[in-house]
Amino acid sequence: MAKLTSLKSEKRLLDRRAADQIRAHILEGVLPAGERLLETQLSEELEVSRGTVRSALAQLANEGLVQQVAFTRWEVSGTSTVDAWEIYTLRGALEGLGARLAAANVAEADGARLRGLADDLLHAIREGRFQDATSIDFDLHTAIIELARHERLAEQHRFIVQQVRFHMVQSGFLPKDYEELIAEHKALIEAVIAGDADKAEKLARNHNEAEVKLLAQLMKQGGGAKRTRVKAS
Amino acid sequence: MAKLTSLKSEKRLLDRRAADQIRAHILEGVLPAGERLLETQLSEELEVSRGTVRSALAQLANEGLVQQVAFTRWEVSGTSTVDAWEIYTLRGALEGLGARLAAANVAEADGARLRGLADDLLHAIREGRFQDATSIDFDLHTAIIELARHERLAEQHRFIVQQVRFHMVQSGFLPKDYEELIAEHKALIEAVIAGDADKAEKLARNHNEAEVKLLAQLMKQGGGAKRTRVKAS
DNA sequence: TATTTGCTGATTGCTGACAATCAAGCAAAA
DNA sequence: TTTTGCTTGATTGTCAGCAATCAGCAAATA
Repeated sequence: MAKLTSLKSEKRLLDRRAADQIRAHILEGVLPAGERLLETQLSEELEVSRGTVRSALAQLANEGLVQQVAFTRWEVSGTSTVDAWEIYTLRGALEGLGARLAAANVAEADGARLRGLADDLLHAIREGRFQDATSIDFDLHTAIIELARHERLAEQHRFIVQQVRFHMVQSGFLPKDYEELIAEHKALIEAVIAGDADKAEKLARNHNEAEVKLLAQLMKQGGGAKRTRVKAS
Repeated sequence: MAKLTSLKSEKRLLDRRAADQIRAHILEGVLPAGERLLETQLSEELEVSRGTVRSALAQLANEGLVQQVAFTRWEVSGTSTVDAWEIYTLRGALEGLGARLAAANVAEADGARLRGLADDLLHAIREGRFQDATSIDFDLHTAIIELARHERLAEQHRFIVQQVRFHMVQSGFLPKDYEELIAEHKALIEAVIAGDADKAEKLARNHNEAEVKLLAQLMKQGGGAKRTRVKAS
């Protein structure tokens, strides 16, 4: 039997697809922080009912991209310095665990794949395709997480990576030292491939350390709690 | 003016309150794993419309307590050995980070509070009130997480603690060595109070290590992937 | 002028009804 | 005996409309 592609992707529920569209707009920066979202307007643009839009917005609220003021309004969330610090520290903990487990699971083929991605990253940077580089960077980290074979960790990681993207879009944040970035990735990958769990974990955690320290300093200075996300319950 | 208590608590949206009720039933074990949930039945029992129930179920699906088979059914999730392993490893990583940050933030009053909780735990165990002991155990860990002053970490932690409870209810899992438990808590608390971040992190992570190792062994033996949670997207 | 009060338009919260989809059972064909 | 196609009853997915609530403004009051 020829290999058929599942139709489930077509059949995704309407509210999920609505959420996808709105999410894409937010992560591309089309909808800036604080932008108000009207249920009726969205339902007209997406050609679905208000209830469906509502369900989509609830999902995005769970992802932290949107916040709800009961009976009053929906708006695109903003990320303060404090938020960024939270995101990067959490990322360190999650990727630390991921790298540790990945090192215990790694097989031949995995190593090739990781090294391939690192190569892609190198070329993208050398050729000045920084957009691509960022994307490959995320792919690389996600590939390591996949090796951990830990569904919940993978889900949390998707979540936190999305938050990182969100923050980068809003703040215009970009890595400052690409050479350092390459070297750190290289070291991390080799530690994973070598099966050195302790080293892999340590490298994964240190990977964000520079940003975390910078952000911690900014927090002390500016108190930067401008737009904190409120809990939606 | 006399001090009035906010009405906001009363004003929680209906779907949230519906979710609370269903969640409570699940976490008390009234609804066992695999139990089918009918939207119409729930809407009659809770005296709200089906749409509201739907929204509540969607929230619970996000929390992993319930899973959805599109166009077909909702059911209470089950937790396999693999799930338990995931939960405890994630918990270790999160509480490790929490303990580290808590040690950096701790103040006088906090130390007293922590020691008080540890005392309560001790008494509960000595007096055989194991139900209470479990509850205090969670409170203690949560108190440490709060000291980290990290909103996202706190939210993830709430989430993972709920998963732990969920798993305990379904598997009848209980701590085996209460003396050890007390000693570990004592050491962790004192490390936090002393501001020793490295030690606090290490102790927090080791706190689950026995369970993790046991579960990892069970995984190898039984392959126990009976009822894994499927991704709801 | 400053403050309070009541009104109004706009927006979200919730509901009941209709449409789409599915699992299960049965009968006919192979 | 197995497969296929159909029917049916039940259940979920989506929609449009009514109810509850809010922010803002204008009138009233001091």
